Amino acid sequence: MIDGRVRLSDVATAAGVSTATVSRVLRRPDMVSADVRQRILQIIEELGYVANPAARALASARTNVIGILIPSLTNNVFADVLRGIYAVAQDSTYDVQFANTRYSNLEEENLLRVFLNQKPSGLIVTGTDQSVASRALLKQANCPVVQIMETGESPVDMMVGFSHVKGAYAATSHLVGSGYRRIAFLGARMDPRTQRRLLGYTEALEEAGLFDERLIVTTPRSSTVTLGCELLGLLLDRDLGADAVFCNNDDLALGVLFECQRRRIPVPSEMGICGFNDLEMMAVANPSITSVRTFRQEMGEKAIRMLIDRIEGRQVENPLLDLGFELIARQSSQKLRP
Amino acid sequence: MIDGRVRLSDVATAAGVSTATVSRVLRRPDMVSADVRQRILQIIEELGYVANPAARALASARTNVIGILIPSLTNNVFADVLRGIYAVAQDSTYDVQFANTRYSNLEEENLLRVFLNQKPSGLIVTGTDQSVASRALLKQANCPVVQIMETGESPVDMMVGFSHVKGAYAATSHLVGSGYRRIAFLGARMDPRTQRRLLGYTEALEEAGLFDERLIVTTPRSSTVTLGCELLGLLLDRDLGADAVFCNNDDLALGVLFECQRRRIPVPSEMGICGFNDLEMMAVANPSITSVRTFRQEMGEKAIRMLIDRIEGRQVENPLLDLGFELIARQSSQKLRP
DNA sequence: TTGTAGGCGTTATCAA
DNA sequence: TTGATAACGCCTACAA
Repeated sequence: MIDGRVRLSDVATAAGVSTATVSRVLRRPDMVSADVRQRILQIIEELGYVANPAARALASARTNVIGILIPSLTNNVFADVLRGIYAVAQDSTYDVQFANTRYSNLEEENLLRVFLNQKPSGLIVTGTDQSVASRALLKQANCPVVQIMETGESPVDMMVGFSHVKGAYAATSHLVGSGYRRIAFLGARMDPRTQRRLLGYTEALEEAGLFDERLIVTTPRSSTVTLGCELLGLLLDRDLGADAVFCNNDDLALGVLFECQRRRIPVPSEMGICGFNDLEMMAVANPSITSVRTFRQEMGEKAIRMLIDRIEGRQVENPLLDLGFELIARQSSQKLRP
Repeated sequence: MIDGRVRLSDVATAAGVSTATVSRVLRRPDMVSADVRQRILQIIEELGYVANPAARALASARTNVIGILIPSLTNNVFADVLRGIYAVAQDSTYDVQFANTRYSNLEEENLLRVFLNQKPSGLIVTGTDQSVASRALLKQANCPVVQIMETGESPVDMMVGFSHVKGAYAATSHLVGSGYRRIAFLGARMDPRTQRRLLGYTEALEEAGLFDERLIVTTPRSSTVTLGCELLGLLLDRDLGADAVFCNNDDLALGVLFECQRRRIPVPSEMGICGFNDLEMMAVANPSITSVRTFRQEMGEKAIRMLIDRIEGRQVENPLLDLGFELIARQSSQKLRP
């Protein structure tokens, strides 16, 4: 024991066994007789022994780290996913470690190299639009990988998400079905998933013969409630007779609602609103706001569960999981009296 | 070189020098002659050598990890702090690693042990209410420590935050000054900082001779917009003639606004509202919502800057930093016509 | 300025 | 079931 740090060998000495036995108690308890195991566990407790992860990693040539690559920390959506991941990880033996790609494929690639160098037990990455090099790195990584947030063809390994195209299509179709005719699209930070939502919107309106590209208002800025107000302003300035907006996400939708109130535009009669993700506040806004519910926390939970199952050699029932979505129709899209 | 992994010794061999020299090039470049250094760097590049962090940590008995302990991942407030931390860390040589104490002193203690075992370069912990054992661990830790979120006496080491008591006092006094007389307190998840806000509220009202403890509505549940609606309902059920609410945070405040609208209670004339933190959406709500602005991202930035300065042996100008707050008066608290 | 060599704490292979 | 004893890859006195 050096400067308060208890080592494996200290435990061994105290227990009168070899370090190998103590190590086994920790890693393959079944290989140690019950009484010895008992005694050692007790001593570990008493001494407050905690394994040195560096030594462990060096000796075993692997870590119990599960690396997570997400594009943003501040986005509500990823916060929820992380919550799901953490909820599961906290009761496991794995350490979750995450890094922020800031929506950059290049940063993702670099971070991937850093992670891979630690020989992680598993990896979770966001989306399906990795760079060619990143995909190659992921394929080579001799650990399981889960791509989250989307569904799609040619997965690197496993996948859990939903179709943004279909979600947006459903939302837009709902607005059409509610009687709106001049349906705009408001989009912030046009990442791949936002692009796909725009695609779903476009498909739905073209099918309905209502598409007008001038009704699309986007910005590279990241989405906020304030931005929702501004984008609605831009849309109205175009004077195209918009009577509904499908928003990229709920922050924008809330901003649109506030701005409509400020401009005394009645919602939903003169302006329909639909968001995306169904954040908690959508249900209690006044009027309540229609949105496409997504299962973000569940996505995180599933992703890490799949990973752990695979790491531990269990069969993963469905390695390409589509969690779907659910359109939650509320007051903000009821043009016609119910 | 084993299975594609390039080791330090491979670089040394290729360069015709000892491993010590290569190691020096990486850690103390100034100790190596320019030409040798040049050559080694080139070879490192060619071979794609990346140091094994586990081996490095084991040999040097320290890591470049900065550990962060926060009580919640989902809370907006901490998300902002993390953003600040990340913004600085990303351009440094330090790896940020964080863990979630879930508002439990016991979990904090355990996580602290885990972190300390990795011999981190520095530590950031939340608040000033650590358990006795945790404080002892932090004192012993031979790395710098920053406590964030609050100011207070008897810091473990460094500190950056603000006074929740004063913030709440200012908010409540503002409501008093605006002409409200029956000012309620709505509080969710009564963590230490929330408790202190309640204290500030109480002080302000007692000074004004307006304190009535029946106007305090709290819940252990964590705060959401929906909860704001519910708590207002509970308050109104008590039928105490409340004419304003000071909310624990902005989520609650927004919920209160929505609920007032739903019940056709005019804000601010019949009901004043003040939140805490000044989230972005407060400014664009309709009516806009008064709040106490706090400097969350800045807090994260300062905290990690202080840490890095100390780690690298630089002088920290002000190790006990009070970032203050700012009362942002908006429409929701203007009882009297301006 | 460079090299030698011991050690960091754990795991894992072989024997016993 | 348990124990010796090499690795694991890098760092860092100490020496040259």
